[in-house]
Amino acid sequence: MYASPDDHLTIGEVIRRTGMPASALHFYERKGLIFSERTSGNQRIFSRHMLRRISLIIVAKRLHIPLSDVAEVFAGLPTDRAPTHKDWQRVSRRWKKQLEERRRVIESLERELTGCIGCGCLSMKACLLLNPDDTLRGHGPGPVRIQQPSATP
Amino acid sequence: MYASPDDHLTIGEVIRRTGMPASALHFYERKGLIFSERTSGNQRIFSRHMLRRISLIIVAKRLHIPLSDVAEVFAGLPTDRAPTHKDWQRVSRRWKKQLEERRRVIESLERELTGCIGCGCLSMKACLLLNPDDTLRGHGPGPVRIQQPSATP
DNA sequence: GTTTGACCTCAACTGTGGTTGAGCTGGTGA
DNA sequence: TCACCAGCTCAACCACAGTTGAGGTCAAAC
Repeated sequence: MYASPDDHLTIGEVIRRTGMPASALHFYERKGLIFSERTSGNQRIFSRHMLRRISLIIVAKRLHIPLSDVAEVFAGLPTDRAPTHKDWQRVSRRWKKQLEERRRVIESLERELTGCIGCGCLSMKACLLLNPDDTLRGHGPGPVRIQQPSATP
Repeated sequence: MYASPDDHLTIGEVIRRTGMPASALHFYERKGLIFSERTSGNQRIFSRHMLRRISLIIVAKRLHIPLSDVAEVFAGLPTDRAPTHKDWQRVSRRWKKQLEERRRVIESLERELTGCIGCGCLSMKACLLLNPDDTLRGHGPGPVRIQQPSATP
């Protein structure tokens, strides 16, 4: 096995330390999220600080942050050394904002749904749950309203 | 054009009333979520109450409820008539519970992330954000801890 | 009778986040 | 020197929720 110096790791060591399967590491490398040098025999050698990037990917996965966003974040991070504590704070605050935003969307959907449980009209014209942006309202005449089973609107 | 009676709609009419593209309606039919009869010329004829099912699909989409869950819900719904108000209440309460559950998950992630913003260790062994189920802890000896940039552990 | 628009099927493709397997090479211990 | 694990590339495949396009048919209007 390649005897890697202290700050250079084989892919096997990275797998053992991060729990990421090789297929995922290959995938992230193809996507440009992580980098490696190669030995004379074409085997990957990762800098130790690459573990930090992989940790950030793992966190992003848990938060359901898409890799495209991770790539954006990584674009503002140094490639030649580990991100600092300040870098991490910037990233984590960004992701926290996204969590907050997602929570707000869910809360507002919960409110809408609560309002609609008692109603149940599901009218294409009037129901905010079906037509949140009012896109159909005023789209010309015609029977766009879905009728109640027993009542005429 | 096929002159459909009051409670039978061509796919074009369904598209105009629901805003769903034909490709999606075809897709939902293939998945068994909606049904249609056919004219002698093999063109689809939808019962008017099928609009209700489509409305439910639209709501589910907004709530990010997967179609597999919609299929489960539809399995408990009558196919020969529109779902009743009671049916709708059952469904909407079910989906509201799922929203609540998602919100709780996000809230707990928010708490974790808030705790980790100040920390930033991202240690594979100690960080709950990276290792929520303690899966790596006690996995034998060896340097599993990701080191801080300046300090030795 | 012809043109036009609505509709049909089927196969292939999109993006996201990877996994799986085949077939090959690298590096090391006995 | 041989076995054997580690690692390599490349292509194909998974789920999900549809979309797109080709090539053909149906129905209505002129």
